[in-house]
Amino acid sequence: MPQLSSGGGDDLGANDEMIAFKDEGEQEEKIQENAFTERDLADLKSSLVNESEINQSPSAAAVRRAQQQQGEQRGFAEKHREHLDGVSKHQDGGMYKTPTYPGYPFLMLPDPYLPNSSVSPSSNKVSVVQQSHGMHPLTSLLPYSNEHFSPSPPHLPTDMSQKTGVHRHQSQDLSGYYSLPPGGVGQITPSMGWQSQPVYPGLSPCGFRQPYSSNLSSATSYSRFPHSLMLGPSGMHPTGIPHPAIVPPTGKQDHDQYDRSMYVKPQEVKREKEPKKPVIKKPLNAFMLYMKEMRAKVIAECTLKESAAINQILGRRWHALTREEQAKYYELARKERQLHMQLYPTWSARDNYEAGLSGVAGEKSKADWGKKKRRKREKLQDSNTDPGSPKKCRARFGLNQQTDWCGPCRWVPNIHPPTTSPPTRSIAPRSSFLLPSVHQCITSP
DNA sequence: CATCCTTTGAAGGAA
DNA sequence: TTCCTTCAAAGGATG
Repeated sequence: MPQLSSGGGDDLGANDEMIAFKDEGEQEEKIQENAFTERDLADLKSSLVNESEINQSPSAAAVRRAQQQQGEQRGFAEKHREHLDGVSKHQDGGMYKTPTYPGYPFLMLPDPYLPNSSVSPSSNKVSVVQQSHGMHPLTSLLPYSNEHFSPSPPHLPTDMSQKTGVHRHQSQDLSGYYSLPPGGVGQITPSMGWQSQPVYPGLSPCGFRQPYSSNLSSATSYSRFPHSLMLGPSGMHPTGIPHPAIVPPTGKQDHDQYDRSMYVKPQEVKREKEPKKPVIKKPLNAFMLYMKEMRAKVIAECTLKESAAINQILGRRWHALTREEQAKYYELARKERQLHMQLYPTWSARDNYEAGLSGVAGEKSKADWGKKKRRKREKLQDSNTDPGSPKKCRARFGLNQQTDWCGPCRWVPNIHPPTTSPPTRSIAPRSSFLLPSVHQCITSP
């Protein structure tokens, strides 16, 4: 849980919180170290504003994308009705009946992107979970209650929930999953809304704070998922977390089937005749969830395709998010992990280490894995600029280990990202430079 | 074709 | 307890 100040008032303004989200430290560092880079940052912001304005006008392409996604959405929903039935049955079975989570302050935050509770299908904020399928088991546990989706978004079959019954109990059961204080939801002031605390008011979308465009998000929310995920029979959750409904309480067969469709890379599908060990991938963390949701948007805004560059932008945006914005993703990630643990209690992240699962599952040899490991180690050793750790960094620069923020290497004291909420002290971006493509994107609107 | 790049966060193991 | 390493996603770039 986040170490929220209990002293009342606006605990969001804690001193140590401002470091991360304002990105001040980074800029200060840049001033000290590299005026040019600092200038780039300014250029980034201003150019992003331009880009934002440019992108404000809904392009025909964006409209087409949205329409196309709506079409995909319909198809997806229809194809998954059978699975939805299974989901509802399974959920009724009680896997998630237990109020696993204590009350969470962010749980019932009104979604500022859903004005008047109307649902923008695009509602970006973690649309990964609240998508059509809305049947993800986490959905009932997540802050993005399908209440927001009532009535059904126009792009969804209106009979979806009715026929499947998937959404029936979700909102009403939420209070059961979370021990919310009476009036807890209503007591959340609008100031808790994401858009109410802009760190960079007026900044453009490409890089820093920005109000999310529902239209754009809508376009991105669905298109980013490969067809194997969107249209596959597995009823998979876009975040990559398997849907428990697909896993029969006792059946491993379906479990494996789910694993194949959900986690196995496309290359493996071609060779599915070969006996392959099912691959259970790591649950996505908060940033990964954020990336999944925002990637397509960044691609559209910056006309970039290179993932490395996009990730740099997303990393900067991530740090520009307010605490509440990040909290949503931390909470999602926490529930993803919890669900993952329930689905695969014996699974360990270590299981995927030597298998080289970042490539084709089970294809990499241990020798290759060793090579990769060795390369990384050598790379680190070659990097003299790498502070290595906050402790080392502060020691190197004679800073106080407990209180000083290590500007030269952008480390902050006691970096321990919480598992359920945004860090009270966040890590500044790791990158010290911008990829050329990123620079090009942010300097040329 | 395989790997790298690039980001943050989680997890596991080593020191 | 701290630190280090690996993996999770993504897709263009590179060898």
